[in-house]
Amino acid sequence: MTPTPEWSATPKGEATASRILDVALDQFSRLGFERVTLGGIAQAAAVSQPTLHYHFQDKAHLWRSAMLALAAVIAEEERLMDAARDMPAIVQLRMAMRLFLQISWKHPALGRIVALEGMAGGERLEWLDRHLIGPRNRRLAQIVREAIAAGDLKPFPPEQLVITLQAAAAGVINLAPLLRAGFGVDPEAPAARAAHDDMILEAVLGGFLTEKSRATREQTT
Amino acid sequence: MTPTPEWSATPKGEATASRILDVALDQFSRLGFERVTLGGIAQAAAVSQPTLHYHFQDKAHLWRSAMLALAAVIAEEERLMDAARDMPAIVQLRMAMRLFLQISWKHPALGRIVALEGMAGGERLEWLDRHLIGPRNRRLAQIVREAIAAGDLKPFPPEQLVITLQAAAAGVINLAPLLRAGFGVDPEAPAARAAHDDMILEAVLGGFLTEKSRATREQTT
DNA sequence: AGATTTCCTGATTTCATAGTCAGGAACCGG
DNA sequence: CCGGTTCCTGACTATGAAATCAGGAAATCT
Repeated sequence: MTPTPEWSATPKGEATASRILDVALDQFSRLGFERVTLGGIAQAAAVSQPTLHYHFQDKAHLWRSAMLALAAVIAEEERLMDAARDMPAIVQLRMAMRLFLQISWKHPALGRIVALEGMAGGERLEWLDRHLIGPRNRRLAQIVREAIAAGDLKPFPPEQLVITLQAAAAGVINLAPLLRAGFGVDPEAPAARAAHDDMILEAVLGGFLTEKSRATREQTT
Repeated sequence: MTPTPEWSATPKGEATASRILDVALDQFSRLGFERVTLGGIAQAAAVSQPTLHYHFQDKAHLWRSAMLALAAVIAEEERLMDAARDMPAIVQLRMAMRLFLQISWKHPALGRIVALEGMAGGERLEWLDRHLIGPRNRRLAQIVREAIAAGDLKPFPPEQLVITLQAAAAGVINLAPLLRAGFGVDPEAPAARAAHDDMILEAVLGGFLTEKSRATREQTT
């Protein structure tokens, strides 16, 4: 009766479904929901368009299924952060930024999706907030609050601070096409990646540190 | 024969055309080209849908016309930057950031458009690079290069540095819906705006300054 | 091998939206 | 008051993309 759950749990056509999800995630994150056509995804995944409807009921389900692939990434991040729960807030924040950069390079779709839907608002943003980025952001804001209280971070509004850190860290990654078009630079080249990570941790995060914290920075590898 | 140029130059229906452009710019910048429907714009502008075709041939023309409204903003910015051409690069950069923040608050569409099309790539990004943001970005990169050479900025890749500064500065502004959904915070409230501007200039830009430059910062109002 | 389920497709329908067109109203200049 | 232009609209067409469905191939089981 019910041919397919949200994530196709059947062991057989799993390869096809996963291939579709990969393509879908990439396209949705670059172009946004409406710009993407099922025909386009089908073609890139080398299947027919109705196959998408077989594995995922409709476009909205496909979108959510693709997002759930990212949920696993977030969950893993959370696990690592949890392990560091007892360290000073500023150390946790630095670690969070390192993880954020790592994830952003490995799964650039996440940052793009957040940017896309975070600007547009609407129900997809609500969904993302509930299932993907909301808890993580609020946890980060809490860490920032503690780091400020400890005198390690300059006292700016924690929510804005968190979003600004993320926007700065993901900017160059998300806007890779712009860098290519405008500067002829490829930010995904290994050297550029390393320079970027340095820049974010050293200059951007560094800029938020208090003098006090700056002095004792060596603790935080 | 030719009823309408790119920007309707006729003095009569100018009010209507300008109303349409306002709505179009807002919607295009929030949702991106494909998500926007002419019917939606027409409704918001209180005209019929064919009216859009009367003033602007088709959707692509309307998009470009809407973007040209931003070109005036960029031109004015450029004029102000030109006036400061002989000041030290680091002072120019600080001024550029102030201007960027001002413009971003006043015309949030600009940052959103850049983010949207900068992630997607394609011909619209090419157009934007040529007509709107390319020259500005390259000029900024040049200023950064000079500021690094003068020992005022930490030596990170100028292109990435410029984009990161802008991404950080525009992040909270572009992602206002995300802040509302995730934190219940309104970044457009006057207090939040002031805090944000401080944060960008003090922490983010500050983080890129060398120790040397940091010491003599008072010159730069 | 035969039966059954899983997986996928071609053909078709439905629907939203971009774009067209003929005509009408409002606003002129004489 | 009247011809002409500018501005706008309702009704229509065309197109592209989402969704449906019957059917067939391929795998799996007995």
